[in-house]
Amino acid sequence: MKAGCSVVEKPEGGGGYQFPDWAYKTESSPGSRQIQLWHFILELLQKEEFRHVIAWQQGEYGEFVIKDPDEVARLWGRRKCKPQMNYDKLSRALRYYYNKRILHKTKGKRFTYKFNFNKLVMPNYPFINIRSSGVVPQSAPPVPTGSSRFHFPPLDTHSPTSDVQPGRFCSLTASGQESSNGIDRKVELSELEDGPAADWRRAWISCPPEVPWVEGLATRSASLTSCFLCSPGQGCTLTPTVPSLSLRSQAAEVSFTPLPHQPCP
DNA sequence: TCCGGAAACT
DNA sequence: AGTTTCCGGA
Repeated sequence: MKAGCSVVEKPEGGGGYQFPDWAYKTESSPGSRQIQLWHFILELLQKEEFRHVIAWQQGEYGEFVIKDPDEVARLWGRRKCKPQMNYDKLSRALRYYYNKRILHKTKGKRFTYKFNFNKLVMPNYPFINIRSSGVVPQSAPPVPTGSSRFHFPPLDTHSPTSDVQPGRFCSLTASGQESSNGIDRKVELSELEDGPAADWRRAWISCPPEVPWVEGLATRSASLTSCFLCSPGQGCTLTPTVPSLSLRSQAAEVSFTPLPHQPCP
């Protein structure tokens, strides 16, 4: 990793935390791992302050619009310490995702792309249950309204194998109105339908005591770690990246430590 | 604007 | 491997 340029986060206030090195590594393939573009896109998408720059497209789940291509490129360039970054280059990187099935282009709509949630298990939305057949609904990303609110899937008494009823998947709704029956702070994590869940390292986490009734999933590979705030009748809310929380995996406890901003050389 | 090949870089 | 850089073509 280049000294002085290890994953930097946004200076203009808000979240932005550096996760420990292992968060960017995979046991299977040692070596440092920088944030990937799609992680970054997701990150921007999740933050309200970038709504004017990039935002989820209402209606089509997983679809997002880059409202200000130059700005997104600038932010990406800053994150990767590539001052020469521009939308032309960034979009080339996005195009490489087509074959990987991470993204595809929404034809006809300018600057509009769509995530393939079928293939993607996002750290932010681990409850987007991907099971066998591709019956997965294109789960909705956070809604561009005040606080994005989610509903966990109806308490899944883990059905080992079969059943993949489309209706049973969690639906992330804008309203947050419908009562999601019993809540349930536990979400069953399932494997990716095909291929190894490669990058992902998941673990249950318990968030700090300051935030009661918080429970969710954390992943090691992403730059994002969120907690799910659930309250009965209210559904669940996705918190922004959590500054420091302790990850309890098996018995071990690991702490996330925010690191100071480091400028590009 | 968008696409994808090619080569270079880390 | 995942871009970054550059570019001819549609």
